[in-house]
Amino acid sequence: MPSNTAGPYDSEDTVVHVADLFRLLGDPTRLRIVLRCLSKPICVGDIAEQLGLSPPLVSHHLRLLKGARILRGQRDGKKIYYSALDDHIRCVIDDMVAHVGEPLDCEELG
Amino acid sequence: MPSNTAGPYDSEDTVVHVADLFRLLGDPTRLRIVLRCLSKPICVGDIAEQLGLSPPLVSHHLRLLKGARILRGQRDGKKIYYSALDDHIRCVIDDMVAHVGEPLDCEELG
DNA sequence: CAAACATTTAAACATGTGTTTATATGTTTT
DNA sequence: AAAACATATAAACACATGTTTAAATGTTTG
Repeated sequence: MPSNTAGPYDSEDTVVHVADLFRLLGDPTRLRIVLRCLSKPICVGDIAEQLGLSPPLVSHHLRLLKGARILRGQRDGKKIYYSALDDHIRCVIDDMVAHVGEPLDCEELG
Repeated sequence: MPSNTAGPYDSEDTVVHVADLFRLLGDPTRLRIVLRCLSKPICVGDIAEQLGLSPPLVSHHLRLLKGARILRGQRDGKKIYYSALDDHIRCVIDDMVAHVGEPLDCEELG
């Protein structure tokens, strides 16, 4: 337990860790990549093609997202399929979208 | 109207907007400031003192957070008390902390 | 084994942004 | 109205980071 008068989240390690996850979701390109991985596993080439990005750029972002335990990748042949590590990321994004309050038909994201 | 075959969150405006909110929570100092405002309204000077930051720096971050409608400020005398704009931010942060709090047993990463 | 495909790595480049410092605005009290 | 306090603004600086380009690694197929 922290010894200061801080709230529940103020452990220095936790704050830095949580901020790091938010920061990773805070880049539009990277967020788009994450969104593509939420509904179903998808390989690097398909992400690149669908988003109009170069494979190296997508791979670079995927590496960061995998390192932060936001996404996971499993190889199938020569392709590597990326998907959400767990459901928390989905909840976080859903809550944030709710905060934004912009019209969305979230049908595929259950 | 999006003209591509994108998923539910891929409206360009929404993605950029959501990413912007995540980016703001992605700085440790700024996240600490937000956390101080979640439990109860708190004024700039108190935040600065409790976190060991300069008032101008705190004010600068608060301005960004207020502009993004993450926090709101209401004046009482010469002090301005900042608090969360709504509960979505609380949910987002709670979910992310839950994500961090995972024991991380599942090391089966590609 | 070699060729073709999918992904990764590394370095260079450009840009964005958090922090500091100094100054200004606004509010209350005397 | 002036002084003291609380917060906000602006510019300069230092650092972090997203993107591009080129080369390398790993996997399957002929």
